[in-house]
Amino acid sequence: MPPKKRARVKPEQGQSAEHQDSAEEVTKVKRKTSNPKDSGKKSTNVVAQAEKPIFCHWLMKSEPETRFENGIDVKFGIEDLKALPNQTGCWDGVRNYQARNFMKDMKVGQQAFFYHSNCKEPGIAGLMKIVKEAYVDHTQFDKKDAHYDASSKMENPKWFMVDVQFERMMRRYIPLSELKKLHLQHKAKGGALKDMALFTRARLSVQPLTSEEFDFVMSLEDQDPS
DNA sequence: GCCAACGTTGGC
DNA sequence: GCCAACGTTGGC
Repeated sequence: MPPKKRARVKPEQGQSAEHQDSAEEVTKVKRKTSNPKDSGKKSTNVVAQAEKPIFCHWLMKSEPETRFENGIDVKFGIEDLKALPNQTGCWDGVRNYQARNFMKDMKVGQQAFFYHSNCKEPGIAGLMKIVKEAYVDHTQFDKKDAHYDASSKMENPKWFMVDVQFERMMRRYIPLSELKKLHLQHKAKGGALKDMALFTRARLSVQPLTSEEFDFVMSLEDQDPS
């Protein structure tokens, strides 16, 4: 029952467009108040509404090699997605609020990298696209599921998932080691990958990419590994 | 609301 | 298998 980890995907669940707009515990808008000792009067305090950046590209991690969690194999690599009917599955099992919130931001048609984690050679394996926006992740209520969450109630579900469809393999596998090298170079001298979430938010299983990051990674496909 | 203890992620 | 980084929990 520990809140958990990374995603596992299963064949698409029913089509009921669950629109549960959950009470949001996490996202709060940041307001900046002016000097607290300004006794009361100027409520000049305007709001530096740090607008939430709109992301259009994503990276989603899953494990392509067998590993048991609560007695259940959580293996799910890109080949497993490809093998599903319509090459489509739901990205269930995400049990982290930030990752969940990013999934809630996803829109139909957006692209995501399928990232292989916790395996021999971690890296980006292919591309998929979002085919259904966030809806309730039913596995949170399933005691037999690896990601069962006893603390989540049907009336107010905590966890959500999206449906993704396999698009294509990368023309070559882009290993983490190569991305990391580039990230370090870019950090030192500037470049598209200097703030890439894969390194700055290492443990986040669903993460956004800026267009620059996405395009840069895509450009690596046709280059020789550096 | 702070923060120490604990648990997980995931590369190595 | 180790363990650093960091998110979550729970006592106060």
